[in-house]
Amino acid sequence: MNFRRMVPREEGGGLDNALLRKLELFCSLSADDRTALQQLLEQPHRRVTARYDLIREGERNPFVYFFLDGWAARYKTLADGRRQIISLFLPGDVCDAHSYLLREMDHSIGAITRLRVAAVPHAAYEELVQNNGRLCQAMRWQELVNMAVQREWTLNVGQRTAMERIGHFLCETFYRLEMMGLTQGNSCDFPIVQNDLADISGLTPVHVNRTLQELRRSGLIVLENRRLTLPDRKRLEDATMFTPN
Amino acid sequence: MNFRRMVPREEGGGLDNALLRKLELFCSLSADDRTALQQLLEQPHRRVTARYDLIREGERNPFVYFFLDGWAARYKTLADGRRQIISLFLPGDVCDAHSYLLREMDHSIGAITRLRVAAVPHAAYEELVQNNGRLCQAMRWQELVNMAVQREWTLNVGQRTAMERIGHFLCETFYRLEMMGLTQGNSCDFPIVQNDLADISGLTPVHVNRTLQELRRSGLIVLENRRLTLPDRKRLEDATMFTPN
DNA sequence: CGTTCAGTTGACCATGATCAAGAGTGGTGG
DNA sequence: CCACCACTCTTGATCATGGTCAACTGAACG
Repeated sequence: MNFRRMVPREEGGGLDNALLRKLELFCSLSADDRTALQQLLEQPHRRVTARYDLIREGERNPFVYFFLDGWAARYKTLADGRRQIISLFLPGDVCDAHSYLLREMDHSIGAITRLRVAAVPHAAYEELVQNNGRLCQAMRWQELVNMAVQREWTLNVGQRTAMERIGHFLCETFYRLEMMGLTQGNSCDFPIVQNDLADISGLTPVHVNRTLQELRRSGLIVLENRRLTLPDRKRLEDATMFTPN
Repeated sequence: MNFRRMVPREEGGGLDNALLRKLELFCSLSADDRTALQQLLEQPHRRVTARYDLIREGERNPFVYFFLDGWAARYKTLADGRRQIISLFLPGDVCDAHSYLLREMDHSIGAITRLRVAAVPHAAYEELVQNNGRLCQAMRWQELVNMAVQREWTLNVGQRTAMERIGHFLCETFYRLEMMGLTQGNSCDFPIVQNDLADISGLTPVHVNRTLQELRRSGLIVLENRRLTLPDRKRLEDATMFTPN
């Protein structure tokens, strides 16, 4: 169940539009912007199999990662094995563009599902944003959004009850997937297992299980076969004090 | 006890070197760099009295704030009044340099003590870093450090026990103060009350009180009259799994 | 088939929450 | 100058949310 170390495999090809879709929510990009970004993403892609790490705490990170496909988690562990998932990466996300300034990673990133990422060398990334103010702003904007989500998570584990935490997380994730066009009506693929949910919410797997059952009993969620449905989104959002931001 | 709204008061003058001291930990700055930064900080300073807000959730933020003197907290509240302190600002800290890209604040910043900040318009800040690569990198670096601290806090409230949470926070804060030259030997000023500690750690004030007593009984801390002493820092760091990063 | 992993259930326990009250301190206004 | 108020810290009694331990089911997979 733990994340395992793996040897990287390199591949070529592939193309991404989830990211473009997201950035366009912030400002409209020119055809040039789009081409520049797509060229950047034509770096050899890296694939990581589910449950293996993309990068580990203590390593140096020479890349900016663009998540093209699959789900990943940024997590930290304590010496005795307690693990906290700090944030989630969905298709279209980008991770710490400036991490080259730090000596080493203070956390790990593990694949939750099969993962496809574009590993862009920092120099190439810097060159792109240097020469393109709008793209630079768009990237900054999405970093700010990430930071806001991070703050929300701190609030989540710090103040909310078990039901609120899990419910809020489900709302947030559904919302993010929706922005990326990865939902179908009021349902979406949801590859996260109860053990992951425990590490996300700071609860034990057993209690996550009971809480999910309660959410199901109240008719707020349907979650089975790795598929999540929110039959009454408004009610769930109210119950968990969720607001998009 | 809550943070109150206040009308801003403007003042001039003043000069800061805690920030310079911090940035120099990352890279050495030229005399020009230092002058440029100091000029920037000669913006009219804003003073906020203890327990009032510097800025509130929902407002637009046209400034980059440089914290010159006093302690402040970034916090979020839930509809029913539960409050979580998300991060702490100490002298020498800078807050979200790019927040002008967001429509409105998703959180508030409140003064814990009497506060003195330089409110630098975003345009002036952008101009400085545009023309100064080294300073730009140094500022980015300290943003990354902030983000790492933020992640640590999420881990803190998510996984650690009451004693670990509070002890870890004390270690971290002492460490940060030390870097700014604000400690004297193994002690420092510590204006945070137990109520604040509760909002920081996600515990109730009552339980914070009992936990502090336990820390005192174990000889790990001395905390009285707004002054904190760590008689055996190594032991406290071990007990709370603290590592500087 | 046997193994592994995810989900589930039950019994019991502990950490931390809640409620309530009191002590000490400092500031303010009558 | 004194009375009062607000705030912080403290303590006790009781409660509840969520943790721990252990066992079992069913599906997936080689």
